[in-house]
Amino acid sequence: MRIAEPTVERLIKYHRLLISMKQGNSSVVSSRQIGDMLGIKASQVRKDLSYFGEIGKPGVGYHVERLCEHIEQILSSPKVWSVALVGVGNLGMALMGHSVFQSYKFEVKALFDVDPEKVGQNIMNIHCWHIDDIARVMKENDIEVVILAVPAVEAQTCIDKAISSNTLKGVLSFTQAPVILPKGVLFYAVDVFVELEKLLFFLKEKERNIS
Amino acid sequence: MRIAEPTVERLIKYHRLLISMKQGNSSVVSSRQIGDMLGIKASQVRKDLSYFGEIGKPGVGYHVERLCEHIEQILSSPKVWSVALVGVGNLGMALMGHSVFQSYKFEVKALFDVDPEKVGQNIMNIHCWHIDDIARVMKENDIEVVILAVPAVEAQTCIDKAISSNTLKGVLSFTQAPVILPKGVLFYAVDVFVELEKLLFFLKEKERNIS
DNA sequence: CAGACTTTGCTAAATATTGCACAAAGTGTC
DNA sequence: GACACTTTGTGCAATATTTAGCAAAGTCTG
Repeated sequence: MRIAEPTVERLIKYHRLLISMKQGNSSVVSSRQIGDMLGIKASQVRKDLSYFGEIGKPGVGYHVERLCEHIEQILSSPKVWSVALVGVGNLGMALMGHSVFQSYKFEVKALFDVDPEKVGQNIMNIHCWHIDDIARVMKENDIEVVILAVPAVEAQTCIDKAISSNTLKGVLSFTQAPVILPKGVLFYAVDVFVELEKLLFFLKEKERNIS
Repeated sequence: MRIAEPTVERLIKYHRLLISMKQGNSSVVSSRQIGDMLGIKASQVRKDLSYFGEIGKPGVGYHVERLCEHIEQILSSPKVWSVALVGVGNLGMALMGHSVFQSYKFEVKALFDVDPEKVGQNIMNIHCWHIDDIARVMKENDIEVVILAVPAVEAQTCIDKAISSNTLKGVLSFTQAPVILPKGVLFYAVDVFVELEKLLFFLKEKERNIS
C-alpha cells in the first residue's frame, strides 16, 4: 500500500509533536487537539492515523506513547543511511549544527568542498574531501544519499560527480538550480527562495483583495 | 481570479529559469523545453502560462524575454516589503549571505537575537536588536514580514513578541516547531527535517517494493 | 444504568490538481 | 501553395487530496 506524500509529511509532524508531548502531563490526545496544534483538520488527522489499523479509542482519543511508537514504526528505516554533505559553506555548516543532524536514521559520513582551507580538514569530526574525490569516497563508504548545499552554478557539476559513484539513490538539495538526475534517484528540494516568493506573492494578493 | 499555490510555485521556477535563459543563445523556448528542464509536464507548463492570456506562438513557442517580463508582472509587488530576521545564528547568517537576500522585492531592515555578542552590533550593515525590542522596532520601521530562524523552543515566544507589534502580516519560518498565529497572518515554513525524513521514507519504501 | 457527551473509523462527497488529446495557428520545404 | 511539421491554448477526463457526516464505541454523571 502506497502512502501519499502529504500524508507522510503530516505523519512526520504528528510524530514530532508526540515526542514533545511524551514529556507532557496528559497521556491521551484527541485528533482534534492534534489538529489544532498543527493547523490540520481533525478529520484529516483521523484519516491519516487510521491508515494503518485502528489505534485510537472512541470517546477517549489516542494514547500518546502508543501512537508515537506506532508512527515511529511506519516511518522507521531498516538501516542507518550513509549521507554525504556536499558544500560546507555557511548553509552546510548551519545544517551540520542543526539538531536535525543528530538523528539515528542517518549518519553524515563525509563532507565535500573545493575550498583548500577546508579540504583535508576534519570539520565537526567528519573528514572533508575535495569534490573530485566524491565518486571514490561514496563507493568506499556506501553513501547513498547526498545533501547538496553548494552555490547554484556548481550544483549540476557536483551532482554529476556524485552520480558517477553509482551508489547515489537520493538527493536533498538546498540550491535553487534545477538539477538533472538519472530517473530512479529520488530528489527533494528545500527552496528558500520559492517559499519566500510565495509568501510575498500571497501577501500582495491578500492586500489587493482587501482594497 | 485566484491562482493556486502549486501554480505560483511553478511560475516562480519558470521565472527563475527564464532569467538564466536570457543570457543564453536562443530567444525562444517551448513549453516542452521548459518542462524538461524543470521536470514538469509540457501541458502543465502551457496551462500555467496561458493563465494570464495568450502569450506564446503556436509552432514557435514563447519569446524568452517577453515571457520573463510577463511572469515578472504577475509576481511583482507594488512595494518593497520590510523584513526582520529573527535569529542570527548559523542559519540566520547563512540566509543573510544567500543571494536570495539581494532581492529588490524586500529589504531586511532589522536583525534580532538574544546573544549579547550580537545585540547592539551591526551585522552585514544591519543593526541587531534584542528580541525584546522587536515590537517597537517593527512599528518604527513598518516591518510586516518576519523570517524566523531561531531554535524551536524559542519560536513561539519570539513570534508572540512580534505579534504584539500589530504590524505583522507574514512569517517565513525555518524552525520545526509549530507556531500559533492570529489568523490573518500568512505563514510559510521551510522544514529541513520534514524534507529529509520524506526522502528517507520514500527511499525505504522504494527498496522495500523492489525486494 | 440511562441519557448526555466525546471521539473514533470510515464512507461518500467535494475540491483541487494534473494530464490527455485535439483543433487551430504558425513555420518550413519543395 | 500544398503538405508535413511543430507547438500553443483549452475543454474534458483522470487522479489526488481534503472535508463533511454519521454510526458505533467508549466515558461520565447522577
